[in-house]
Amino acid sequence: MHLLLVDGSGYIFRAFHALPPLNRKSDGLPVGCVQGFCNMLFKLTQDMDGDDAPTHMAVIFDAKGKTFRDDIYPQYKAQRPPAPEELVPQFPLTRSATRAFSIPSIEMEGWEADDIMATYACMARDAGFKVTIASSDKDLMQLVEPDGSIRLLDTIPRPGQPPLRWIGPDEVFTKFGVTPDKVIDVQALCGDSVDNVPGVPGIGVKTAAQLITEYGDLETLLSRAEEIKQPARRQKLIDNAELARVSKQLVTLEQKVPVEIDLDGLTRQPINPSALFPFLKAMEFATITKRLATLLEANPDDFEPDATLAANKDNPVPGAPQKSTSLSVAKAKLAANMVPGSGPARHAAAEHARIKAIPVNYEAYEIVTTPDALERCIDKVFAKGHVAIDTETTGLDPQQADLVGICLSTEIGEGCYIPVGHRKSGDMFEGGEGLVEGQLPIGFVLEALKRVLQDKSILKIGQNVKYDLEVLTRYGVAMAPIDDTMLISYALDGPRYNGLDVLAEHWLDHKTITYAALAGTGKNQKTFDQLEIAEAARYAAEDADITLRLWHVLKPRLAAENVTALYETIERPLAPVLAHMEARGITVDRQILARLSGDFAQRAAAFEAEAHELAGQSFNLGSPKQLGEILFDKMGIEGGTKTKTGAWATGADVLEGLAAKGHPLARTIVDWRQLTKLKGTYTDALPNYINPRTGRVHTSYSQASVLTGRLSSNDPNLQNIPVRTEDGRKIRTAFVAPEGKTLISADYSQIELRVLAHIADIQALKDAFEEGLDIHAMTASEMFNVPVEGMPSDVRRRAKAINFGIIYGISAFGLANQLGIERSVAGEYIRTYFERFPGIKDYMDAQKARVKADGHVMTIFGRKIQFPNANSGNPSERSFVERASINAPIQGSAADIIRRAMIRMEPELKKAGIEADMLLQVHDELIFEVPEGTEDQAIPVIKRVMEGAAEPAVRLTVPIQVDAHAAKNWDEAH
DNA sequence: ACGGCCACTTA
DNA sequence: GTAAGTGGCCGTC
Repeated sequence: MHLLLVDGSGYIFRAFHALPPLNRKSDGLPVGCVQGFCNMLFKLTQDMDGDDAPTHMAVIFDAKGKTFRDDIYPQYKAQRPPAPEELVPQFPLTRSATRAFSIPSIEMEGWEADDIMATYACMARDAGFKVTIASSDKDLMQLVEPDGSIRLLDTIPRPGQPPLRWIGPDEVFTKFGVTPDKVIDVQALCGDSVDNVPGVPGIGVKTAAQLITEYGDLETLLSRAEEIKQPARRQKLIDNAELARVSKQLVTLEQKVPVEIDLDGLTRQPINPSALFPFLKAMEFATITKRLATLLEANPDDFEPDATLAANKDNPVPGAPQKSTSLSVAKAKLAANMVPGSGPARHAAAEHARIKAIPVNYEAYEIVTTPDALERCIDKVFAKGHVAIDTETTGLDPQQADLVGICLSTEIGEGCYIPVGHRKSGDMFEGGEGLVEGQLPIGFVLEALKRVLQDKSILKIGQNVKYDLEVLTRYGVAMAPIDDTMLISYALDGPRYNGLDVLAEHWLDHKTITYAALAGTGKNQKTFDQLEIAEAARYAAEDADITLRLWHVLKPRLAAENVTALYETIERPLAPVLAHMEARGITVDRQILARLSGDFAQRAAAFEAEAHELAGQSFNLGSPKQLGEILFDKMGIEGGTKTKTGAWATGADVLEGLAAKGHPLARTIVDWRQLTKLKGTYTDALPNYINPRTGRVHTSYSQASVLTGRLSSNDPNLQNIPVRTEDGRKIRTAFVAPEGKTLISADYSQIELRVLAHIADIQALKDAFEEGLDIHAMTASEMFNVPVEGMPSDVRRRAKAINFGIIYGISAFGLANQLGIERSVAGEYIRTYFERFPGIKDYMDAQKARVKADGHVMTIFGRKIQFPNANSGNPSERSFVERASINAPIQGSAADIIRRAMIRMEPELKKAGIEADMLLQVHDELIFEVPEGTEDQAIPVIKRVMEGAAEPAVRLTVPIQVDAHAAKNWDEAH
């Protein structure tokens, strides 16, 4: 793999200075620079062709506007004259040129091209790529690697020198007198007059290199400046230490820019003649058109000049009026806003202030009803490189709802709403007829939008993108790549703020239009297709606009708060995987459930009659209030307790106690409750979830609502299908493989205890797992001095409860409750456990201290779990946080592991040539559907992916074990 | 029609 | 003792 990064901005200025004759096309637009740029780009790709040709490529530009360096040092690059007038209109054209060559063109507001190149170079190097940066900017020399994995390529023609000059460690040494890793220290001292980096006055490259070589690095030098013999030099260093530090910050390239496109997105594409020639012809570049026509064996006459570019609409010539007043307000606010912290943190805070100051204007939103308007909308997206999108549908179920409209927002404050499915009122029964007039045909709109939505170089930003992915997939659109503001927020702040409305209120101080205000509530609530298009447009466009704003506010925080890796490697790639799983669904056998419902109903009725008999009166068994009154008031049973609201407690544990004391009614109620629960929640409810279109049940996974990083499942919840009791398991037999298929269930064995052993570094536990022992029996034997052979089941049961207790942040109170023993005895157990497994107590104390100090704890993959009330004045609340902070890294790390497994599963199965569909996730278990007879090929791959999911990010010090079984239904596979 | 509470289900 | 979601009852709006 070989990544070629081109310093686009460098190329533009070189083209400008190297090509004195001013080229203009027929309408007077200066294009000489664009031409030079095209020639250089083309020549570079030709020169690089060969054995070592780049497999990935991008051109990186400086975006306009401030960067974090302006906040650190306002004079940075301040002496630069503004760009020459004739160059300005050529800037956007060079971006178009890059795209015309089918090369990703990347620029990001707030970052210099050098920072973006540094980020990609490091990403690629870490992924085992070779990297070439086409630039002669000395600021990039800090990136050069001694092993040659990152090199610069200087392509400026210089008389008497070869056309291509590689810059490796030796060349860097020649230039700076130090190895590449010391370049920033040298630059910090000698400064840079071109960029206005101050450095230490009077110190040049030679002296700087000598000092850094002698002292090792800048900080050491500054701390030992007193030792320098030359008095003048010593004084200069002491006086200007701060200036040197600031200079170092200025020249240090940021390697964690939150880039929108991953390395995959930079894969080289063949040149597309239908993109290239319309551009070249619009620019009136005859020579290069001819050369490329020959090379590509294409006929340029087959293509028309690009109308937009030829008409010069989007590239106003200098002097054209500039819009935007709110921007200057925002800029003033930004200047006044001094933010502490690192570069990325300052940048994030500055972006927040800037975005928050831009008011929402509903009048600026546009309704798209003509092909021309749609084209303009799409052109804007291509010019921008990213777009916020929101789809509007007739309902909340992504497997059922119909598309009503799509909204795109490319600029903050703007939004194009494209209605496609609004219906006239009273038209519910007319099927495909009755659309409101004036809407573009849905097929036409989707075909046009596919160009944007399926373009690898255009980032689609949404709020809860999984929903849009599923809807669009049903309409034949495979949207990628994506960013999701909900998931970014989740990576940063956990599930605290989810919905768009909450995020908007919290970050932008903006209250969004509620759907209820638009459509009413209750059974008379209108569906989206029944809304007036104008009303719908305001709502939809606001959502897209707000999503874009939130993206600008939240995305920079990822780098500033060190959760980029978590978001990029876990959250972002998981969303499409979940979309696939939800779309597949699982087959549920109606007949089995119907039979069970009948059985449960009969038996429950018998229990009910028995209960009325025993109580001596008729009452509602489903009412805990009535039951409590009968048991404790009417029958006068002693020892009843009250819940915190003052009602009689009648939970299963209470009733079990009463039954043991000889009250048969209590047992009857327990049995009745269990049966009615199974019937009401499962056998009666599940058939209503069978989708008439697919004949399967499609749950919805929430990726962003669990504190610890687990998924949750709803509508229906397929993560709490019964398994414990015999009756409960019958429900699982209704989850079946269809004709010709088999289900596979693969589950992690004791994943949380293994994770605990790793995190807390408990040697005894690790050894036990290494040897494949029964972990609860081993615990029991350690604690109670009982041999594993012939151990009574009750002893093992107690140890098992203790092991779970440890994971849950044990308390004597809780353990006593669980085991039905005295608090003092439970306390003694815990003390013994801490003695036998040294390290556990340390782990617990460490988490408690961490959460109090930082307000969060962390999983082994860097997921932060926030506890805002860790220092609460309420003691019971504080104890709660302590227990949760002990549990969260364990539960969360296990959750991260299975998330990683899920992300890798589909590509790995595909690579192994196995046809297996991942259907469900139940925290430590994955359910697959495979063609009958392929179980034995699928299972080893599934196990390998799950067992190795932590690597290479984390090398676990315990073995991970996965058990997998195949069968025709879930009960037997489990 | 909505929301709190209690009960039950899972890992 | 950790983390979730759903359904029925019942009071309030």
